[in-house]
This record gives sequence, C-alpha cells and structure tokens, in this order.
Amino acid sequence: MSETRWLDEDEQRTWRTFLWASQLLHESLDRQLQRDAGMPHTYYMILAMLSEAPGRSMTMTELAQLVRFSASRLSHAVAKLEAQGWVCRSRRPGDARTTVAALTGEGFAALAEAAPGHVEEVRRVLFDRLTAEQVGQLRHIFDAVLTNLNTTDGC
Amino acid sequence: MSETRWLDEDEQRTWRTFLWASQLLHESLDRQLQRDAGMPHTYYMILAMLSEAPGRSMTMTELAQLVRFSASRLSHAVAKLEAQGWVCRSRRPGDARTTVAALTGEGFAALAEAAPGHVEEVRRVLFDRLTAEQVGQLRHIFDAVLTNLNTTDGC
DNA sequence: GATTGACATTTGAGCGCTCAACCAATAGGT
DNA sequence: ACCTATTGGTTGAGCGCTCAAATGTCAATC
Repeated sequence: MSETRWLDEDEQRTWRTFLWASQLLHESLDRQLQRDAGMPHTYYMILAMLSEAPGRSMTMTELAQLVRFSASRLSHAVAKLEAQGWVCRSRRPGDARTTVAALTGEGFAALAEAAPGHVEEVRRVLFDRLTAEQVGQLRHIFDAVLTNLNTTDGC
Repeated sequence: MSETRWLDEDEQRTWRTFLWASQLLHESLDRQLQRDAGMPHTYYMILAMLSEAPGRSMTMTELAQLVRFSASRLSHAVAKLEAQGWVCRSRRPGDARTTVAALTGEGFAALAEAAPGHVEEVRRVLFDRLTAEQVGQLRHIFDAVLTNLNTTDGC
C-alpha cells in the first residue's frame, strides 16, 4: 500500500470542471428530450441503435452491448418502450432462448421527430463552443479513456 | 425553422465516444465508492464540499450551488446523509428560514477513509491515460462547455 | 397589523437504474 | 440419455433523481 498520490491544484480544478460540465451536459440532453419527445436520453439511444440495424431489429444481447447496458437495464428499458408501442419483442424462431427487439413504425416515427431537436441540442451544448482542433482533441482524449476502461473493467 | 445541421461522420464518432466514455467513467466512480465506502459519488461530493468549508458547515442553498444540485435533490441527499450520521442539520439562529448543514466527526472520518481510494480511481479512469498536454486540453474544452451552459441554461 | 410576494427548504409521487435472484433453454461431458 | 454449466433473458426490491406541490419564514407594502 503506497502513499496516496493526491491531485495537485491543476488536476483538482480540471477534474471538477469536467465533472460539473459533463453533469450539466447530460442533464441538458435529458431535459430537452424529455420535454420535446417524452423520452430520456438513454431511450433515444436505444431507438437510434435499433434504427441503424438491418431490419431495424436486434437481439437483446447485441443491443445491450451496443448501448453499453447491462442485460437487466436493457430489459427494463425495452419493457417500457414496448409498453409505449415503440419497440416490440419476439422470440427468435429456431432458438427459443434469444429475444429479438424490433423498432415499430411508431417507434421510428418518434425517433425521426425527436432527432432534429436532439442534434441541435448536442451542437448547442458541445460542438458549437469548440474549435475543430478541440473536437479532435476531445476525440483522442476519450478514445484513450474508453480503451482503458474497456480493457480494465469487466463490462 | 432552418434545415437541421446533422452531425458529420467525425462528429458522430466523437460524440458517441465521449458519451460512452463519460458514462463508463461515472459508473466506475460510483461503483468504487459504493463498494468501498458505501456511498454514491454525489454524496462523496457533498461531504467533500462541506469538509472544505469554514467550520465544515454551510447553508443548504450555498451547498446546493457548490455541488450544482437542485434544492430538492440536495434536501433528499442530506436527509439520507443525516440518517447515516454523517451530516447534521440545524436552523440558523437569527434566521429561521435557512438551514445549516454541518459535517459530523463520523462524516469527516468516512470521507477521510474514502478519499484515497477515490483519488486512485480518478487517476485510474482519467489522468493515468492522459498526457499533461491532454489534461490541459481537457480543462480548456470543458471550461468552454461550462461557461456556455452556465450562461444559457437557467440552473 | 393584515396582505402580498419572495425566499429557503421540505415532501411525495413516479421513474430509471443497480444488484441479486430467478427461470428457461441449450451445449458439453460422462 | 443424464447431469451440470453456461447462456439469454426477466423480475422485484431498493435507491437516487426529477418535478410539482406544499410549508414555513422574512420583508415590504397598504
């Protein structure tokens, strides 16, 4: 057990700035989508991922990996989305274990209607305030963070 | 109503990388603190802010502004922290409106015990993978985001 | 000395998430 | 064929958060 390497003043400030900013950012995103489209940001992601898949449908497990959800979290979420009529689940013929989630017409319509406002919000809270150079830096920084976390953590 | 300025391929990838990474990052932080200290990351922040205040105590409103919580959110949180014996609330003499939240000895001890593990985790998920230059970039990027959101949004 | 408005805080319902437990179907070894 | 482990998915309890409403207090005005 070695001595703790505390954050120096600069790191401390960087850390807190990042924390507050990303918190505000997520809240803004969530509020905008909840207000204008009646869904939280995470649900939007699920619909978006489904819409990009061939046949607008995927296995629960595949979907869970794509959106980085636990099986449980996805199950709860899709249950809600199904109750709203935006997604429908069905057993895959040939393999009675796996469930396939498919985007419905209504679901696609809801997504299409929500998309422009969401993209605008993403620009407003992030890209509009950044130079092209900073966007590149941001990408590299979080690529590094992501590969780190992906390899070290279990999920 | 103008045409939507969709995200180009690069922006799209940057955006998703950032989303996944920051999500994983927050989850890691939360899990570590929950596992090792029995509190979520947000509660750690509350204790940390209190510990830095003169007298280790602050008005609820001041505290709410510091941690960027709504009054309601803070009230719920502090209620839990009080139930755990880490914080105690009392009316301020002279002004019966405002409540002062103070860190207890137990609260300070819990914080002190949680701190090293938390700092290590922060290094692990973020700083360890970044060059000094990237840390500077990160700071500038989220400074920009923060001032933007602080001025445009209500909260 | 009541009335109005603004402030500081709390409360309760509802929702999304986590975690652990569970069920059902399949694959592998014997 | 039979048992076991693994895989795919769901469920329920508990918790933190949001949002809207309620409560209680001070400050100014009439």
